[in-house]
Amino acid sequence: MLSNTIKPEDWLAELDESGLRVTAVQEMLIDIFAHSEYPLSTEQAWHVARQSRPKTGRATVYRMVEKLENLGLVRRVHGYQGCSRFVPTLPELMMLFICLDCGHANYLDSQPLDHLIQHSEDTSGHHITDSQLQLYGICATCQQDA
Amino acid sequence: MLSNTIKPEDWLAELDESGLRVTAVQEMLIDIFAHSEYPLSTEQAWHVARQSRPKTGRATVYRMVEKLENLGLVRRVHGYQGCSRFVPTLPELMMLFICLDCGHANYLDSQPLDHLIQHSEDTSGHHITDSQLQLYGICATCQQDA
DNA sequence: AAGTAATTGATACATGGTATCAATAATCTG
DNA sequence: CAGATTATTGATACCATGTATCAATTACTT
Repeated sequence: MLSNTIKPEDWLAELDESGLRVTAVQEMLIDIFAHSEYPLSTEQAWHVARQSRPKTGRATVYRMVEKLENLGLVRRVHGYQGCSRFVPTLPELMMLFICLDCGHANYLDSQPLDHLIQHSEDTSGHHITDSQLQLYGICATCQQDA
Repeated sequence: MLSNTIKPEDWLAELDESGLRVTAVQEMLIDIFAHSEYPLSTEQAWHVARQSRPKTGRATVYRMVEKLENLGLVRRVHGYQGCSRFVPTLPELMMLFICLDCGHANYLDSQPLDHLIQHSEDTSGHHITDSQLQLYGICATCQQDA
């Protein structure tokens, strides 16, 4: 599980409030994403799902990941082995660090980003409604192992 | 052409220095990207290319865009109509703003980002080697038109 | 100008993701 | 709780984007 993520129970509550049905497949997929140490592609999530539930359909998983993304419960990881992997979202922490060595994804405190956005709005005149920041490098652990 | 980009001549020089041959197709493609107001997908670039040079092959354009990306001459735009559009790169200015209304892409001064990265390195212990920040919203012009 | 090596274009192919639709499972209604 | 209703599921076929192959072409070298 990622260092600090929301709990599967909370995800289910979110899903429930969104008017969508909460099914066994959904619970399973939420669990899969919530407990993964690494960003997962939809294809990977499908393979994991089939281990415990072999008849799970591919399209179902694709649909579910899309829903989770639209609800903001998972977030797409850009620029790490393509752009088709996802990590659970933390509502408040928006800066994602990805270790290019071990692949772990890690949220960092986003307060500096908030300041940056504020500053950019002030100096550019643009109205900024959304942002997407990713940092890449070598995590503290991998630096020690090297 | 994007508000402030490097000139096609400079791109050709870069290509030349990289040991790659500089061909007519390359010149054409560099020109297409350098003069586009909007992020272009490879497919779009191919269509544009065929207008002035109908027998241009699809694979050629894909290969060339990949080279340009590897050389850092174009940069992938994430999260705006997928992740398969490109804009010319400015070496010093790394923060990209995209207007969700008119689609214009615009580089902003990246100095605040440099500070943010420095701060994140200091507090997290990770060694940050690369970053990718995009801001989305409504540009100053579109705000006036609304 | 001839030889060598990279680039090109056409085609076929692979991959990732989507549309369709009958079957199933979940909710609603009485 | 039984039946009606609606959303979800899984299988299949499909499409789009991008890649591998390879003969033909183009650009450099000498």
